[in-house]
Amino acid sequence: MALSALFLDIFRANALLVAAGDQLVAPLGLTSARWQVLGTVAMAPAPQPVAHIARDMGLARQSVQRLVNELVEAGLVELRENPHHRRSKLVCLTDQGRQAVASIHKLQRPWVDGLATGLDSEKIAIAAEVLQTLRQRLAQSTDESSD
Amino acid sequence: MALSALFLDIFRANALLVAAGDQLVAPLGLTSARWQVLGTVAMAPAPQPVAHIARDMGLARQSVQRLVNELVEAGLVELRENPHHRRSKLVCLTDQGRQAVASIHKLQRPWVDGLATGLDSEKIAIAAEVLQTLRQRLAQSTDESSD
DNA sequence: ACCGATTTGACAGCATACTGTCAATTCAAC
DNA sequence: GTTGAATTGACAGTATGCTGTCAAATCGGT
Repeated sequence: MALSALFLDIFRANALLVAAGDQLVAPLGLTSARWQVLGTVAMAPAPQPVAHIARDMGLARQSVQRLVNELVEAGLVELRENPHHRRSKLVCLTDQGRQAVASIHKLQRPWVDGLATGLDSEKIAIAAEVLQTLRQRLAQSTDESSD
Repeated sequence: MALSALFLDIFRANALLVAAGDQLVAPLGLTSARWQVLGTVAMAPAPQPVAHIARDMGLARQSVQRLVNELVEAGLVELRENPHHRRSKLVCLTDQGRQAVASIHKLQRPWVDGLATGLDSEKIAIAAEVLQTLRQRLAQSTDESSD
């Protein structure tokens, strides 16, 4: 079954991507996971609480919780009072966090460009389509067992 | 950049696949990772030492080492003397291990078939091709930093 | 045969993701 | 308004993967 082989490709690609991401942002004192959280915070149109970010990223709430706590400790994000919920603070970038995001962008672009050269954008689109279909079915079968 | 979006798809597909795999083999007292190791051992034409299995799977030697140790403890594999290397034992399936592999196969087929229905096999091939290209480039840039 | 480089497993430690549980808080139904 | 359900963060524990280091064993060049 060709699909089973694709699964192995996904496993390895995932591992290599995380490792490469770690290397890429290591000079900034970041890791792949924290980079992703920071990016999600930066992309959001408005500050969000932790649980909201987790749903955005498709991760468990507590995984993001720990990463955010660590980013707070590192001074890259800060928690502001949420007028709509006393316990659920809003995650915001600090000045230092904004600088980090900017630095990441400068590193990220040539890296992605290098990986993309020679890759047919149409094929990339097809790959993304296959993965998304897969994700939908897996999310169904996994059901609401997340968090 | 479409490729960046594909990365996120890979991350999520990977997480969902591992979660689904865990659920699939949980009735057998296995996990996704142990299942993969067991499968690699079962597929090998001849018994291999741990380090060889790790290279087969594209994982770090020590990751596989721990999983194999746990599988030994669970009675699914056993370590036999290696005539070519005194310390490096050969990993072999036990009878219980062979039964587990057979049970897994019965579970796996309908699961994969269900995921595959309606997915164009040509698109699957393209997705695999894209991921493999990606993997090659990532492996290059990551260089020999593994293990 | 010897000596250095490599491979291998053992041990220890870290980063990430998951789960389960709990109390505080908010939300919704009535 | 009150009460039960859902959300949220804190805390604790597990599984997987990585790295680094060490000693034993093998391999290779001389």
